This record gives sequence, structure tokens and C-alpha cells, in this order.
Amino acid sequence: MKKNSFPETIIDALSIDCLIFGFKKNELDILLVQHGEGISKGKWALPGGWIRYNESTDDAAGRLLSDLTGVSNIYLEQLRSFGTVDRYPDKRVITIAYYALVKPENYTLLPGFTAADAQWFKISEVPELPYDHRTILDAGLSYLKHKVRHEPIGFNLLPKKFTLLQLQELYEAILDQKLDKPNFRRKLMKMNLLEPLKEKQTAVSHRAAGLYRFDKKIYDKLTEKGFTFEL
Amino acid sequence: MKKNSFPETIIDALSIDCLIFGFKKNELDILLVQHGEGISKGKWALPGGWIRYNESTDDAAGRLLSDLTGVSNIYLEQLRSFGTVDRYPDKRVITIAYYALVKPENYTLLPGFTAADAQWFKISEVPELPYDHRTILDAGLSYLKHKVRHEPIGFNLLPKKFTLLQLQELYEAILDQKLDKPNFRRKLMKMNLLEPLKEKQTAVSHRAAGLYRFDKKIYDKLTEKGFTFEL
DNA sequence: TACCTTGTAGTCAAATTTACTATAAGTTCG
DNA sequence: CGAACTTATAGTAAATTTGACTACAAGGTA
Repeated sequence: MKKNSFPETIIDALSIDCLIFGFKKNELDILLVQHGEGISKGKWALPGGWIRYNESTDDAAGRLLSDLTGVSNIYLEQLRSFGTVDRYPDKRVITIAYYALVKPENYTLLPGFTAADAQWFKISEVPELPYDHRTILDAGLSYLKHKVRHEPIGFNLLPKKFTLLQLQELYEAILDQKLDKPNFRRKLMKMNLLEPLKEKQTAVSHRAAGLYRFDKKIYDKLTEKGFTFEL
Repeated sequence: MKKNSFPETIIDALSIDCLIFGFKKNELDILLVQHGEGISKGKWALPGGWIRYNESTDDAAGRLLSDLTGVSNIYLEQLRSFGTVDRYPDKRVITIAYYALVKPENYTLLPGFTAADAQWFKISEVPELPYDHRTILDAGLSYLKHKVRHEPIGFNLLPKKFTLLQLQELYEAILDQKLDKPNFRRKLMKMNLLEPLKEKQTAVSHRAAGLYRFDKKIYDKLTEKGFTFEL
């Protein structure tokens, strides 16, 4: 194919916007950046950018994400594109939205970003967003809510080792409903999806819970045999 | 916003491709068109086209669909975009894939199309497709398989009035598995989603089955009350 | 040691699923 | 006409899953 001679050249009718979700203190968070210029100056918005001629859209989203967090092995998937005529002022831009799930280990932003540039917000405290970013966020939230029940992606929001209660509280936050502890526990355990570690919680002022790990290899093996994750 | 002075101008780095599904004779079908020019000349491919500056991507997909079928009230939704660097030869083009579900009533193609231009293919008999169209088709099929179990969209592939067996056979074709007749029937009926008509099948060489209709208003009302379709 | 808090096991009725059997209502063929 | 056939529709019963609980264990704190 004809390669563009300036690989940094971008496709100007098409952008990427990222929904970067995190989970801490039993709250779902989202990472926003502050715009330095343009009519949305000073407003918090979804981090985004442009696609270069020599990178796939997936790569472009990955690059933007790693520019913010410095990490590249983060769960990242396309949501869908948003293409109404008037979504962006001044010129026609269609955007492809991606969503990412970030573990607490990767919560720190790349040095160079200050709290004035990029910041985690609780979902319930997201400020007014420019363009159609609120629409994109709502679409992402509702997709997350659905997806988390049919695929084991929630683990990407927890540390590598976690307790069953942490997992339950994650689900309660995303699905926005209380769950019964013994029943939740039993359901998960019956799936044979979680690998129980020989470790326990430390530094807690109550009986320490056992730690578990999610192993994608186990999940893939079960899936081959016809297992489907449902919660 | 700055309007483009030539509304027919298209965005040249971005295209639309449509997965148009149909269902007949217990087989899932897809509509393909034959390319008249370019390196894919003579090959059957997904119908597609370009997005104009003054239309949303949804509208562009609707326009392409109605150009083929002459009908505009067809179930149509975005799948997702495909944006690898090399997916299209000669220049960088990212495509947004849409999928549509077509009722038998709308199976006839618009006059002007001959069998040489556009044609329904059984899913199991789709020829080799150009570019990444096979990837797009597979993504659409797997999404359809998932979606049909969680939302009542299958009805868009059946005539307005249908029997329970027709519905069951539709599900069997999409999910690729046999289902138990009495159990399938009971499950559907318990949802109170299907409106039984006072009519029966005609011109069948066996006991005529009752006809049913899917009413989106009923579904919306149930959904408000917390009902979720699951099969 | 008493008393919190959270972890983990177990119980049991209700609801749902699964795998069937049975019967009804038409058609077709001899 | 009636036996054979096909599909429709109703029903049944065991097995499994869900939902709402109770009970007890294992720490830590005062």
C-alpha cells in the first residue's frame, strides 16, 4: 500500500476518545483531562487525540492511554464510534470511543501530568463535559454494566490478588445493587474460575479473608469446554 | 459550525460497510454486492459507501441500506469500526460497520439491482470476501449470536406474524443448537411479550399453528418495570 | 475476657430448567 | 372413510439454581 511519507500525519476527520475506568474505595472512577485550548478551555473532558496514518485505531488508543498512565498492558477495547454531524464544533469530526479498565496498581499518572492536567473523578461527581462526551460516558457506563455480567472483565479493575468481598463490592458499585454475600460467594466459587491463593489479607482489623486470583488461562480453558460466565 | 459548501462531499478516510442479515428457509442469509471496479472487481463484498459531510454515520448507513432495499424502517445498528492500517489497499481507510436485520417482506431488492449486482447468500455459502470483510462478517455473526439472547431483536428477521416454531427455528439457526419445543414455547409465553393473534397459519399440510406478533410497545412497558429479555 | 467486625459454611423453600410423555388437531394416502 | 403421519400444544416430574436466611468461626480491639 501507499505509505504516507510523514508517519506523524494524522487523519483529521477522525479522533479517538478514551473512557478510562478505575475502581477505588468502592467507587467507580473515570480519568479526565483538562483542555488547555479551544472553546472547551478549562473544561474537564475525556482524554483523546488523533489517529496517525501508520497506526491502527487500536494502537492509537493504546498510545493515548500509555501517554497518560505510562503503562501499556491495560485492558482496552473499542466501544463504538460517534458520528453525528454537529458533535464537534467548527469542523466535522467523527470519534471512535475506547474504554479501558485500570487496576489500582496503575492508578498513578505519568510524571509530567499534574493534578491540573489529569485527574480521577468519581463517576457520581463527574463535572459537565464538553461536546458529546457525556453521551459517550453514558454509553460506556451502560456497556460496562452489561459486559461485566457476561464476561469476566471486572477483574481488570481490581488488584491482582483480591478478596471475594472486594469483588462483590466492585459488582455492587457497577451494577448499583446490593448482593447477598454467601450467595455471591457460592456462585463465583462454583465457576472454578478463581484460583485460591495460600495467602490472606494483611493489616486488616478483623479476620483476614483469603486472597484469590483470576487466571485468564483457566477461563479460556473453561470457555473452550462450553462454559459461559454469567452473573 | 462551518458547513461544507458541497454537501455531497465525502470524508475520504472513512467508509461504511453494512452487514445485512435475513432469514429464509431456516437459513441465515447475508446480502452481498458485486464490485464493478478496482482490484476487487468481480468479487462479492459487503455493501458499503462513503459518509457525506452533512449526514451522521447512522444516516449514511441508512441511506446505503435503503439504496439497496428501497425500505427505510429496517432494524439498523452500528457494530463497531475497523481500523487496522492495511485493511484497505492503496490508501488509509477506516470503516464503520453496521448491521441490519431484514424481514422477508423486505427481501426484494430495489428495481435497478439485478442478481448480478446484489444477491442474498446463505451464511454457510458466502464466497471469499475482499479486504477485511470476512473479519467484519465474523464479528457481526458473533455479536448477533450474543445480542439475540439478551434483546428481542430476532423478531426483525421474521414476518410480522409468525408461529412459535418459526421463532424457535430462527434461534436454532442463529445459535446453532437444537432447542426443546415445549420448553422454548413455555419460556417465551411466560415473558408475556408475544401478542397471540386470533389467526392461524394457512396453507400448511398439517395442523395450523397459532400466529403471534411482537409488539415493541409491550416490550418497552415490561422493560420499564425491570423486565429483561433472556434466552 | 467480652465484644466487635468480617469470613465462611450450611439450610431450606421457591422458582426455574431440563428432559420427557401425552394428547389434540389437522393432512394425506390407501 | 379411516389409518398413518405431522405438527401443535398441554402437562409432569426430577434436577438444578436462586434467594433469603441462620449459624458459627476467626481474628482484632477495648
